[in-house]
Amino acid sequence: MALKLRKNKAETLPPLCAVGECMVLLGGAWTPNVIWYLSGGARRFGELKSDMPLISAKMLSARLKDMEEKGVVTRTVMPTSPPSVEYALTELGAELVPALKAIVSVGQRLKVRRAEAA
Amino acid sequence: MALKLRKNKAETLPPLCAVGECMVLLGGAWTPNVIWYLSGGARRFGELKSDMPLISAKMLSARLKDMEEKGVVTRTVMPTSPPSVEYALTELGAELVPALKAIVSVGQRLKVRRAEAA
DNA sequence: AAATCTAATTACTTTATGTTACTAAAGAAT
DNA sequence: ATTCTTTAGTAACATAAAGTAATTAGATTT
Repeated sequence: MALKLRKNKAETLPPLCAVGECMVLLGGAWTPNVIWYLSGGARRFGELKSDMPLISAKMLSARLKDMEEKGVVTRTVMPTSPPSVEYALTELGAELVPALKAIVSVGQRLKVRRAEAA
Repeated sequence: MALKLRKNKAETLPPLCAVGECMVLLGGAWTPNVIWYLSGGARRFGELKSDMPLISAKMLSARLKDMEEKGVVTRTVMPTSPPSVEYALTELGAELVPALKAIVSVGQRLKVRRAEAA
């Protein structure tokens, strides 16, 4: 067998790829946006809906339910009428915010870059 | 019309939500992983495939094509036989790495946390 | 000549996401 | 008393993305 000049494992990278660990919580359509808007404090269903005009009620509902199951957000029904429901980040959810901030800051640079290119 | 005690816009958050700008490039199944493995230097199709044992050839191929179209990676056919194809991050692709690092570091903390909980 | 290697592609299935319309319950308006 | 409005959804349906398995093609190797 000939010598392989090229490494066949990415040994210079951190031992385990933990991307997946985080992407499970961050993945799924609209999830980053929901976390983003909740990072400013608790918000109600309808408020989140108007923060993201393009999301459908179904998707927002599905995403919030997922996130609740994963322990990223809490859901609190307020005793108003009609009843309103408040969502907030859990401690776990809050841990995702720094990663999201990094994503946003790259996003902003990309935006600037595109504006300059035009 | 009654006074609204609750802000109906998330005004305390940064003016524009740039998450989407970045998620377009980072979104899609396996994309973060591909960027991660390319962040250590150029790699061939088969190498990426074995870096990510669970990805199918079809998905890897599709994702790399997407990423090439979006200007995140370059594709170079090497004049070997059988021909091998080398992929590398572009400058734009490299800009995504810091965000990814933030994601990985959160991922690692989540992993540790789970290990402690068990 | 048959098997192997690399980098795919094709056909098909399953899961995820998106659209539109509708519901339930309470209070306010007519 | 009946209709309208608001909040937080759900149900039925349509499309897009992702996953599986088998196949391709050219150049070695056996």
